[in-house]
Amino acid sequence: MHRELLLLGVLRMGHLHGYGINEFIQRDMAFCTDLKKPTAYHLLQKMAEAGWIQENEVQDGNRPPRRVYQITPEGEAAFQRLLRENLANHFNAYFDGDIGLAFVDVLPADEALSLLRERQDGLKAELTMLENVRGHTSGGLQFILEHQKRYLAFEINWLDEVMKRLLQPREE
Amino acid sequence: MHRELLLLGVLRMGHLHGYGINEFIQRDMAFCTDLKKPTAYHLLQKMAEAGWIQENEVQDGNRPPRRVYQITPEGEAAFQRLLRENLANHFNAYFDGDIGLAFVDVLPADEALSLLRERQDGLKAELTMLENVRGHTSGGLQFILEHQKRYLAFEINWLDEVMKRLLQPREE
DNA sequence: TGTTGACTAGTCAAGATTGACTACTTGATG
DNA sequence: CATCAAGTAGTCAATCTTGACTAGTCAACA
Repeated sequence: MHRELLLLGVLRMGHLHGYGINEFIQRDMAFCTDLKKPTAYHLLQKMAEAGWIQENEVQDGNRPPRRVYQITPEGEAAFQRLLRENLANHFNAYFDGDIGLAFVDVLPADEALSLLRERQDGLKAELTMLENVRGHTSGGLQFILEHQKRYLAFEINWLDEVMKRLLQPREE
Repeated sequence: MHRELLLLGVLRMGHLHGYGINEFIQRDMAFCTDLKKPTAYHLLQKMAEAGWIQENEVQDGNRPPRRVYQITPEGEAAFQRLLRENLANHFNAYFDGDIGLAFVDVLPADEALSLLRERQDGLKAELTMLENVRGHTSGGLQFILEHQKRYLAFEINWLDEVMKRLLQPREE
């Protein structure tokens, strides 16, 4: 239900129509989700059916009409419930990069090393980008940016360790 | 294509029929994927259609017949390509727990703190479990276990930081 | 020998997700 | 004014993913 929580949370902040919600998510919350537009529309519709949000058509000048959404009391209750549940629980993280690592022995050590260095360079570039992000230091979003930066540093560091071990002769 | 890489890699190790492949993934690779049985069957079928693997029915005594899979040369080539691609690239990690964090301001600080402490306790329990895992120190799987343990420690540490900041009065 | 519980092997319908697409508006430029 | 790019708003078919289910085997025990 993380995606529902996200959408309800964004709606609560006042971004009210599908397009605007998506804009916000893509621009300001890209660090914590990869929710895409059609998925968002799908979930909004589902939540409307569930009574968590109310849907209104709004005509704005000559523009195509927008569906504007508003949280209902039931939606707010659901938001609070989901938020508490999310904060209290931890969620397994799976790292797609680990799958390759599981079979790294298949390649000659020197090739593996150069591929992993390439991965590490990508991570470093990403980190540099995040460090140059300014703005939206508002509340919780700041936490997420900080979390991502620390995570990237962690991964860069971990790869150093992996490469060191690949260099050492197999010992038991 | 991470899941394909995973399946090809497992097949290469000699786990040849659907059920056995799933057993292995659930038992020994639970730390790096949440691939489920029906998904695995689906992907095996797709890869068979693509010519990456060959499918044979095998009758074993009175047992229901098994579909036994074997990598083809094209499959091996695909494996090598996917492996190199996976090792050289980095993949954005999204943390579901961050979504709650984004809205943590909604709750009173003391409640947020106690919820996050609950989350942290869960992480600590998980870490303790991993630390007691013995066996299958074979090659790459060892890396993954180690990565997970370090990641959990990282998260536990990060939550300490978050809780400290929630306690401090908002400063600018 | 009948029954029970665990193991083996896989299927299926339902739901989630997304790449690619449509269609309209607005503003700027030549 | 015609055209072109960018912005706005959303849809759809195809694909991916999985919870729940079927159906057989085997071993052990009463």
